[in-house]
Amino acid sequence: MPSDLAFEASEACHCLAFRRAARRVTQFYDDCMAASGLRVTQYSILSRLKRLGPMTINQLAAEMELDRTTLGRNILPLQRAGLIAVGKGSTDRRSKELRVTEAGVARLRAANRSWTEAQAQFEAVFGRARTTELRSLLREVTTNGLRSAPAAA
Amino acid sequence: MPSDLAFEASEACHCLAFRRAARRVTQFYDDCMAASGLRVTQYSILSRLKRLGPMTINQLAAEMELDRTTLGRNILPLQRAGLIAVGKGSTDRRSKELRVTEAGVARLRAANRSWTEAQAQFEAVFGRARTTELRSLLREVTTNGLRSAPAAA
DNA sequence: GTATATTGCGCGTATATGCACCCATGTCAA
DNA sequence: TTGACATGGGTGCATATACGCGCAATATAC
Repeated sequence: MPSDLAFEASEACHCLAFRRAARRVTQFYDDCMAASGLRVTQYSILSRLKRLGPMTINQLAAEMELDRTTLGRNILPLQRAGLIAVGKGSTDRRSKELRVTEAGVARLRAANRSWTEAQAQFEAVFGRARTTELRSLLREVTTNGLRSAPAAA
Repeated sequence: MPSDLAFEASEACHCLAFRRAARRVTQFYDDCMAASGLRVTQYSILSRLKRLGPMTINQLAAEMELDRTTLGRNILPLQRAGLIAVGKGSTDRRSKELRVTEAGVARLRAANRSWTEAQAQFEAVFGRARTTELRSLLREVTTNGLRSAPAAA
């Protein structure tokens, strides 16, 4: 069918579909959270660090399934803003211990409201059932293999 | 249920789920396409420009649902590599016409093989049915409103 | 036909992302 | 002990992403 061909030609790439969706959703969440002074990415870092307690960059990066160096750079704005404190590791002198400051906790409390609203609005627009289904699929994508082919012919 | 609470606490954010999935899938595609010398993002630009024919930055950006300035910067590596040529617009002297060069076409031909393989592998791992379902949901996410709240209380 | 509004793009800034490489520290074996 | 290796982290580089600002060219109003 020609319509399928048109789809093939212009929208086939699954990766692009993911990236486009991520862009859109990120913009939506960031818009909703703008007043709180935290982007959704920063909120996620702060939130998780608060929940899991002080830990090193490597640990947090693994936890978030993020590249170590990416996280290292993402914490800089938070550190500058005084929301995260970086101290020396207790046992290993190389490591740095990340900790949410009191200001960080306060900011998190404020941002939490915006985030909850964004999250709720997303579910309202998208529907509870579909959201659940979507999350299930997204989870599988990040869980399932997807190893790159070993230089096939 | 406690397990749901744990999920709530650590993985609730839909936006994060999107971003994580996009990261993973991008890495997979980029790995698969590394030999071709094109990232999946660049491939998408080149591919679409080739298919739609020469056009301005604004047009292509709208087509790709990408910010104008983002696309403007994304084409720089392609331009440096001689895969895209930037000429003056015929009617409007402000506009710039983007065009895929012969080298670009050649590169695209090579990259197409890697991309097809990555795409096929994704579908193999994820399953045809689930892939279709996933794409349907992703499409809705980018299509459906998701307007940011007008500064609610 | 000029004043005004619109539009096409670039640039500065800031963040997000990840690879390759480097240094300092820690560990463990010979 | 010392030398090989492992590990925590930073830096340089390159790209991806988008907002605000400004400039030049076009279109529109009067």
